[in-house]
Formats: sequence, structure tokens, C-alpha cells
Amino acid sequence: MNTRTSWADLAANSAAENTNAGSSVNNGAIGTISGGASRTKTYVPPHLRNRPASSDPPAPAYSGPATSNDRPAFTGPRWGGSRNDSRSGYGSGGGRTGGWGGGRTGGWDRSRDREVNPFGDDDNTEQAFSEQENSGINFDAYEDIPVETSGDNVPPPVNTFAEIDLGEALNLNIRRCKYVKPTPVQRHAIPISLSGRDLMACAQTGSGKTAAFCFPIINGIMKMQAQGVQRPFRGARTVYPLALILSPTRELSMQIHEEARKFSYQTGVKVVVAYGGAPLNQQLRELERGVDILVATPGRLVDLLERARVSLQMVKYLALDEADRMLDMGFEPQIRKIVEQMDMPPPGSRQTMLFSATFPREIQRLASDFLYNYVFLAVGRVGSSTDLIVQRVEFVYDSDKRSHLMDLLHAQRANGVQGKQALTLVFVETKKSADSLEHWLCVNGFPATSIHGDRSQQEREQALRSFKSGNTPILVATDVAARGLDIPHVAHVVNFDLPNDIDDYVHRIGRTGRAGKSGLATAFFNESNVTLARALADLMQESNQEVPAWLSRYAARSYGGGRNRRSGVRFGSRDFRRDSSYNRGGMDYYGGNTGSGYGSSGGYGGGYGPGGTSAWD
DNA sequence: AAAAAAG
Repeated sequence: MNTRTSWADLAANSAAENTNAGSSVNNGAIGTISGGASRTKTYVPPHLRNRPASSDPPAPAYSGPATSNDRPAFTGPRWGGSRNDSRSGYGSGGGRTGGWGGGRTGGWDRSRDREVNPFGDDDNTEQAFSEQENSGINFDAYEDIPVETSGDNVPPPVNTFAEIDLGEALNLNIRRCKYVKPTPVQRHAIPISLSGRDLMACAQTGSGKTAAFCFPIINGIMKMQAQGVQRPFRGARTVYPLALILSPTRELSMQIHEEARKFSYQTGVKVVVAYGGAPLNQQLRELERGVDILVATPGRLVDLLERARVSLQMVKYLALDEADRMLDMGFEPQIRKIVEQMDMPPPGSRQTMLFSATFPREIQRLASDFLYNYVFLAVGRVGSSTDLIVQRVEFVYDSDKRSHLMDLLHAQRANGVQGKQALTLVFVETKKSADSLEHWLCVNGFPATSIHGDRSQQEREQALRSFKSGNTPILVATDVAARGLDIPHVAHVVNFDLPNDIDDYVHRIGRTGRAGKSGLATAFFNESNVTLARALADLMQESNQEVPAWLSRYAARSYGGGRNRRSGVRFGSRDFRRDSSYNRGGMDYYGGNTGSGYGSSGGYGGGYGPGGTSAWD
């Protein structure tokens, strides 16, 4: 599909494609979602299985309403109304006055206890581009996606949501989200989770992972509530979530929270988010109104745990998104503290799900500490980091990078769609260079904003909104924006500075080409990136990209240093338990390979783009 | 060496 055209054409085409309204919608399967299937097996919540009596939570003294059904919901805008990016275009000086928390105008109706409809048009920024996009769905391609599973008695995949008994309320939300058919990772992961098994899942960026772990969690909590689960009482100020979802960045936690709220609408399951950089008091108030699913970043959660405002004692579901990042050197101690050193039930007494697009084997080894008899699942490329993204590498000296970027942007603007610059995400190495590049772009007439860890949380969120809305169609970012963020319509990802780790590259370019759309990724390569040459060349080759001869020469010259050398795996990752080097004294009971190898390789799922939010992440 | 995550 990659006939050679100029990058400018590619960017323009990709932008055009992303704003065109497609028409072929498949709504056949919707009608077949069954309200309540005829499954009569009594449900045993995970915490009641294999559980020594001694570890039961203390008898609850609290006998009030056990579920969070009847809580008022917040109807106001998040932190005051929408604002324009104050830095957009330098001088446009968007006047935002309020700071945090000032804008809690909506209030909530205590008497009615009405839940805000998350499907409403609360969030205008998201709607700016996409009225009625619906790209064609290439369901046949699903069959070609390579899948690897390993572990004991792996539950078989399903083909439709109708085959799984998720419950009426959840089915309704799935329909509201316009999800017609489960994505490949959902087809496999949901039955595994519903069967009560722990899971380590490796699936490409934008493949529907959030729903894959949210659906079973929501379903499980609904069942617990139907059985009248009761929580301990340790003073009114301590809350007991039943599920915990951790992610490595604040914005990703926000995004997961928004998704989870949609999935749990009118299910009686309450989702709350907690992250740093935002006023603690507001989050505490939300928590006090009750929480079933807590979405959090590690730092803020540790804070809440140490203040005893949150107890993990009742956690029955633990999900780590971007799990490999969560367990890398910077995060691991914090994660271990949360998972192993507070009051969370141990593996086997809770259900644990780890998801990521990349899963290096040493990280798998660390992660296995959190898991009990788990299933490993790797779902092959689903139209990301592969054929759907055209990857280009250009040799550019540091001193030429700016003017080169300028050339790209100029040509892109010339080919702009509807007079609008296509959304371009520019990754740089440092926070400082993000600031200076943003400034330089603005000075040179390109409306840009930036996101990185030295900006205030308001600025970060504002930048993201402004970018999504097309107000500032260029976003300069550090790796804070590399993972998980679902930004529709990103036409072009520029690796102004390449990362040192090929996995980071994979995550970065995964910000484009989402939900079955095409995308373009351009990387500036020079001598300071030689350690990446081999991995980059291999990755590009694997995804049928044109590898420049000069890059191949760099690749051949480098001695394939360990970490960055992809070991010729067909796709994604491989269960480290199956590597021959992993053998702890005959503990071989994991060895059984029940792999449902769909054998074939290549091919991608067309995917569907339900208005606004994709089913894919 | 840098980025992220608490204030």
C-alpha cells in the first residue's frame, strides 16, 4: 500500500481520510446482543474463591447501602468552562481567569441523585472534527491477526459481545459506544477475565485494551453488588474501592476514567479518578461520595493510602495499563508498595490484569510477582505500528532539525485540509527543548503548544484540549504523551528526537493511525541515534516499510546490543515462561502450550471509528 | 541522560 509519494502528500491524504465521512456501517450485530443470557451458574466472586478464612476482611459494622447506586453525580464542567490555550499563537492571550476548582458551577442535585450522561455532548472538544465518521470495518482481516496464548486451560475466544453475558446495562452502553463487534484483544481477553483468570496481555496500540479490562471489571462489580457486597467501616473518611486501575500518566488516567464512566453508565458502578497536580480536596470529595473503580496515577494513590483515605483491602480487580512502563526502573518501587506493601489482597485473592503494547521479558518476570496462574495473551498487529502507519526515517543533523521540521509543516499546510493544518505531534527528548521548540514554532507562524512534566497540570490539560480541537494543530511533547493517549485525527507524528528505546518509538508512532485510520510517522535520525538503528530497521522491515539503505548500513554496523535487539519474534511479545532459559527447578506446570495460533501473519484489522471515541483503546 | 509520578 505504500506506493512512494511525497511525505507531504501522505500527510495530506491521511488528514483528508481522517475527516472524510465514511458510510459503510455494520449494525447487523447490534441487534443480537442478548439482554440476559441463560447462564444460570451461580457467580462466586474472586475474593470468595480459594480464600483462607483468616484473611477475610473484618466483619462490617456498616450496614447502610452497600452499593454506590444512589449517589449524586457531578454535573458541572470539570474545572470551569472551556478555555482557549493562552499560549496559542503567542499574543492571542486567551483570557482564562480562574485557577483550580473555582469553576464548580454545575453543582449536583442532592435530591435527585441523577447520574450525568457521559454520552451527552459535554465534551465539545472531541466533537470538533468528527460528526459522523465511520470507516468501513474489515472483519475478515480479524481472522488473519496472529494470536498467541499460553497458560493452563485458556478459555476460548468469543466472536461477538452477544456470546458473553455482560449484563443488560453494560450491553446497552456498548451499543451506545457504537461498538459492534469485539476487537481481537477483546475477543480473547474478556472471556479470560470473566472466567476469573489473571491475565498478561500484549496488544498493539489502539487495539481496544481499555474496554478489554473495563468490561469484566464492571460486570464483576455489578454481580458483587447484586449479592450485596458490604464494605468495612474504618471511619467515614476511608473508602474501599473494589477495583483499581493504575496508569503511568495523569492524562492517561483521565482518559481511562472518561471511558470507564461511559461503560458504567447506569450500572450502579461508580468510577473515580485521582492524580497529582490537581487539587486534592476535590478528589477527596469525589471519593467520599463513593467509589467502586478507582483510576489513579501511582504518586497520588500512595498519598491517599498514607493518609488512610483509601484502603485497598476490598480490591478484587487490579489492572495496570501500560504495564511495562509501570514496572520500569522509575516506577517499580512505587508500584510494589501499592500492590505488595499496603493492604491489597494477594495474588489469587484478587484478579490481576496487565496490559501493554510492549512487554519486554525482564518486565514480564517482574510482573509475574503480581499474578496467579495467569494466561499470557499476545495479539498481533492490529493496524498500528504496521501497514496503517507509513514510517519514514530521514537523516537530519541536530542543527538542521528545526528548518527541516519547518519544511515538513509548510508543505503540510500547503496541502492542508479545509484550510486547517493537519494535527501534528512532535516528540522531543527534553522538557526544555519542548518549550524552546514550541516557542520557535509560534514565532515562526505555526500555532503550537506543548505538553511535558514541567508544565502545570492545567497547562497540560489545556494543551491537550487545544490540540485535539485543532486550535493549535501542532503539539510538542515529551514522552509524557507517548503512551496510551487516544487523540483522534493525528495525521503526523514527528520524532524530532528519537527515543533510545525502540518500545518508546512503537508507543509514540501509535498516536497516529488509530482506529483503522492511516497515519504518517517521520523520524529525524543522526549519529546520536546509532544505538537504535538496528531495532528501528528491523521494526520497519517487519511492518513492510521502506528501510533506507543508509539506515541498513548503520544497523549492520551496530553490534545488536541486547535490549534493543528484537529477537525475530513474529509479533509483539512472547510469554517469557516459554523461553528455555526460564526454568526454576522443574517448575514446569506452566509449560503447556494451548496456543490457539492463528498461524498466519500480516494483515491488519480495518477497525471501526465510532463517532469520537474509538473502540480501539 | 531523560521522562514520569506527591507537594
